[in-house]
Amino acid sequence: MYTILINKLTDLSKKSLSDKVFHAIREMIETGIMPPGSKISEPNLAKKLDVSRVPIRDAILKLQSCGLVERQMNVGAKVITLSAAKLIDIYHIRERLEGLAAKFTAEKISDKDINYLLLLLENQKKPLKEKQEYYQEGGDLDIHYLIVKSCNNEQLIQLFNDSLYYLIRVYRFQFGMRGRRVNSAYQEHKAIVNAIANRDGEMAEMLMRQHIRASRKDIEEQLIKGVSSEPRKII
Amino acid sequence: MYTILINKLTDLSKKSLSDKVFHAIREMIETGIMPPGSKISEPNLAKKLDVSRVPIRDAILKLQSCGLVERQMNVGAKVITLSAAKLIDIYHIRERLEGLAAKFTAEKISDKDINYLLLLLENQKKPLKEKQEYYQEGGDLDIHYLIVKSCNNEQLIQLFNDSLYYLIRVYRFQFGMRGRRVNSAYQEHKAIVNAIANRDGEMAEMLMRQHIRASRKDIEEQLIKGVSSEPRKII
DNA sequence: TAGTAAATTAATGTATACAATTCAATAGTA
DNA sequence: TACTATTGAATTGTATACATTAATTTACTA
Repeated sequence: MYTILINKLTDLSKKSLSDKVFHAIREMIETGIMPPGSKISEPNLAKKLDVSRVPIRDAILKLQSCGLVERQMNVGAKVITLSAAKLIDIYHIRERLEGLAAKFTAEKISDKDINYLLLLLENQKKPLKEKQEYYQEGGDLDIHYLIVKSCNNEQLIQLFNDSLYYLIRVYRFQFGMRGRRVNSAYQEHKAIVNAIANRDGEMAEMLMRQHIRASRKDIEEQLIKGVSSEPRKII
Repeated sequence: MYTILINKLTDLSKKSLSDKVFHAIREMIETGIMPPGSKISEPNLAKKLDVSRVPIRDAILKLQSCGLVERQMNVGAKVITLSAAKLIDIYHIRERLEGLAAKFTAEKISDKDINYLLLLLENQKKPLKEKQEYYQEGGDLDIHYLIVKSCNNEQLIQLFNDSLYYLIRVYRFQFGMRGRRVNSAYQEHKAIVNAIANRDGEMAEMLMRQHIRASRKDIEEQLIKGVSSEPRKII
């Protein structure tokens, strides 16, 4: 069994209502059903999801710690607003943290997990060539997520999962950045995975940082051109 | 008014019970009154603090997102256990994130905040010479905290505050690392602040990374010698 | 006596009810 | 008319009560 995937299996266990509500809201935010800035009313949601306010509150608290909602004392919670500036800020953070993750992964990854990463890349080659599409699916299909998850630094994994990953997904979905840099992104991923396969930590970190920096600069260029400086509308 | 300090003043506003309970527990964990691994019983605490279970639960959820407690479904929460490995992991993360913060701060800091940083250093000089003590007090007296807080990258500030800062404080207190490297740490802080004052982002990042790396290596050395590989006992 | 199973206890998860605060709308006054 | 003050509705913060799960203890059997 790929150690990379073990978590996925183990947390199929029963989840609390709070957890289910959390993921329900999270997905509504990610897909734009709950648009940025919109208020999250506890009694409202409680009625809609047919649960009491308690699990709703628990979920909102967790969403806050994930950076997806903002809360104000005695006022309530609302979905965060997205902005190009915040996105750029996040990319700077990602450059450092995922660079570190790539380094650790390269230094400590098992043979089996190397094979899994190579396999994932191979599987992504076909849709890329045929449809010029290179959208990273969520969870374990996302190569960035996989590299972080296998870095063996529990603190870093937790930090990424709890404070960045879902936020990144929201931007990815709402800013609709698929389609750009598909070929170069794939090549860069390939180079990173190769460095990891060679267990070259320094190189993996450097390549990951380059990769994320290139993405950021691409976005910054788009912003200057005035393209998609606002999140795209979801119907 | 120093923009660095504005937050401190603004959040003198009323806090919710949940918030007060959060800080009460946080401090008990930090000081060792609630030792690592100990269970946090909701009804127990509710009685001791004379509030209902609801604010206790809220606080525990926040403590979890701060990385100070671990929760298990239908079982409850307990204080995290500390380990040298985790501490080293955190230092790797800090090296990257605080390096980034130093860079941003250098690039964007105001003249007034530069003066405040210089003043802080000056004030720390006396106790250092007289008592050979260089313990960073909490909050705005901590130079690392200040540099992060003034970096102008809201995402980074939030990440640091919500997911790292309190955890760092726990280790700092419980591992009792004061006294070591006092002179070199002070000199390194001085160099970092100078780079910031010169608005040299690259240099500030490099120096901050060097500084944190040096701390980590010092700890690793101590660990090899078998010194303080376990958290010190608090009576 | 050792080991397993049932039952009891106590904790967490969830629901409901009340209190305090915010926001908006309305009324009153300059 | 414009501005302030007051009142009311609705939401969040907190408390209490119930349901469900986990852990421990006790009892029973091999």
